[in-house]
Amino acid sequence: MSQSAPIARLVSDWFAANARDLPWREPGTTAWGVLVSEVMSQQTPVRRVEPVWREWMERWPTPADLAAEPTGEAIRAWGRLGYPRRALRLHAAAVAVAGDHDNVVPDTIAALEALPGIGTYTARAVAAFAHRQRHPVVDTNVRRVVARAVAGNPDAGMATTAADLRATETLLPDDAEAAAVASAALMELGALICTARAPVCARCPLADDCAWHAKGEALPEGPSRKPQKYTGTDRHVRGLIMAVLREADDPVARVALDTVWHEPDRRERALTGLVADGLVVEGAGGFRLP
DNA sequence: AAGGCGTGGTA
DNA sequence: TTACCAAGCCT
Repeated sequence: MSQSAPIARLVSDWFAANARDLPWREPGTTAWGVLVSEVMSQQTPVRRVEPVWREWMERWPTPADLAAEPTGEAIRAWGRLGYPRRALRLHAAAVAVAGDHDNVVPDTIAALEALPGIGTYTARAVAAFAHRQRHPVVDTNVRRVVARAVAGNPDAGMATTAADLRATETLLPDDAEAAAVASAALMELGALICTARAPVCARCPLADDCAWHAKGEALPEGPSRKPQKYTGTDRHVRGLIMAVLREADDPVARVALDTVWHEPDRRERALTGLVADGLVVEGAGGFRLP
């Protein structure tokens, strides 16, 4: 492997021939559309995002359209994507863009990161993919690809660090447009080829330039991130409650929620948490979406 | 700064 | 079946 391997070019060429045709990659997608796709894709497989994203874009083509709705509509339209607080924050972001930015999605990292639910990754993704700026866009896929190809490690660390951003920035072409393409390509490579558990090095454009491949492709020993319990946790019960309220046209009485889980303490804790988070409100006839 | 936060698919 | 994983963010 060569020290100055043109990683960006190799991956970008591969991307040109192998990219999935995701709807938000189509020409003419607005910055708002890109932002929504990025938030929906946080911790959620892209396959499940597609239909929901299409519905949202048709229904709320600009931030102001969403901002004009009750937050509960965003939560309901979120469906089963998971982590519904993202819907809440996306609605809040829409309110902020409509109110503070003249309904135009900001194009600076600082302004983007100031929006609810927009962090290090999503801010740079929007700046790069929507505004075609040159920024390192580092998600779990990119971290894994860089960890393997450059550092020769089987996996990256648990969270994105400043060092990850610097390492990735180094790989990007100088040209902003080319850098944006390279970032999308690195993500796609991690999603389709350089996967966590079953990488397909035989079809990888970086195989000849990959430090990890050269060392024999030893798979990571433990989990890449902290294993999460789910069954019987508060999160589980919160999800059960939200599923009921999403389907309900009218407020739901407390007794009607008793059937979702057998332990009263956990039920109560879940419900209280949801109300505290603003995902549920208690009104006259019972509990409902805000 | 470690842990909380949904949901469904795959091996 | 259980365990891990999937375009993170917030506190």
